[in-house]
Amino acid sequence: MPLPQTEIPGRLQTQLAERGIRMTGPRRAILSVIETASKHLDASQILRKARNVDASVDRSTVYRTLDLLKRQGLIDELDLMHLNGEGHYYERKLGRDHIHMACLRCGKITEFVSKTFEALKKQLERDCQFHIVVARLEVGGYCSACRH
Amino acid sequence: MPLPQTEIPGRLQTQLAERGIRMTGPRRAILSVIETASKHLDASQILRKARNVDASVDRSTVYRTLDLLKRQGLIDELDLMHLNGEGHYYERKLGRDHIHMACLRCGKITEFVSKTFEALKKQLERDCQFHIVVARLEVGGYCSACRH
DNA sequence: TTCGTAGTTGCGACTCAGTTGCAACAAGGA
DNA sequence: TCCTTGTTGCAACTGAGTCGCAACTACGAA
Ligand SMILES: [Mn+2]
Ligand SMILES: [Mn+2]
Ligand SMILES: [Zn+2]
Ligand SMILES: [Zn+2]
Repeated sequence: MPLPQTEIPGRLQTQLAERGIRMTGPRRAILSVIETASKHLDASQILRKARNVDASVDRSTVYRTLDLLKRQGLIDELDLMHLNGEGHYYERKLGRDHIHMACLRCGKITEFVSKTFEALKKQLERDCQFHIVVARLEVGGYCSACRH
Repeated sequence: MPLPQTEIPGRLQTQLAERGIRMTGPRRAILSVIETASKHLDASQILRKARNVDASVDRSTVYRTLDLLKRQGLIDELDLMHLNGEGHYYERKLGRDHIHMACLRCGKITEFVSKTFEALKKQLERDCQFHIVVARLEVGGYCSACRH
């Protein structure tokens, strides 16, 4: 259920370098925050943490870097059922996709990797002639501790 | 692929009445817009159309009614990959869930009903002890006309 | 039918997420 | 070292959604 978190820190920087994308101080700070995050972060949390590394980082730079990483397919954007405001959450995109379940009572986020989900994506690509770039399955409901 | 749109107009009103929820002019206007929509609408589109029925309808009433319908489980909220701004889209919730695919090039939205999706939800409920209230699978990629 | 109450409304002001134009700056190849 | 082009901070902006409030109204009780 928890993500396989066995990547070498600094990998995101490498992936951008391989694509000929410039590296800068603020960018490095933001990437390191995303890379070492232990949970899903929103833009303002990323800003706050990035400022601990490079105090000059601006809000707009965070959004511009998130856009870059989305375009490069290196991060995923999530709603997490908008349990807490209208913002979005971000996480490193690793090998296999996973499903997010958000408990509407306690707010707990559960992640789940499923073979059936992979099969479903294959079915979509085949039956709908659709080339999938990103697939987001987000579920709202009640976790085992909160179900009634 | 297209939604089964064979509901009697006025059904949403009936469903709210059954739950002892008050009916008003503005509310009726908004419900009729949602009920007769042929595509996914955002809040400002719903407002514009509702004003054709009842010119006094306010933006805040649209949001309050959308919240009501979400809480009652009568509509679903979608991102549609935020292809066009940061807003959300709404649609009537009918019997079976469906998947939304958004083409990142032409913007076309394709809907798809899948037995595998139903199986996946059952698997989640069983394996994660999670009681699902709402499940949203949104996919971004390239449709058959745009794939390269 | 009238009445009372609790739910609903429009309004306007507000918050918050995200964007943009711009001038200064700096990465990194030549 | 220089040049080009991409990146940055800043400040002002947009657009989505929220909220407090006073006026209003749906609808059940009397
Ligand atoms: Mn995750
Ligand atoms: Mn969203
Ligand atoms: Zn819970
Ligand atoms: Zn297309």
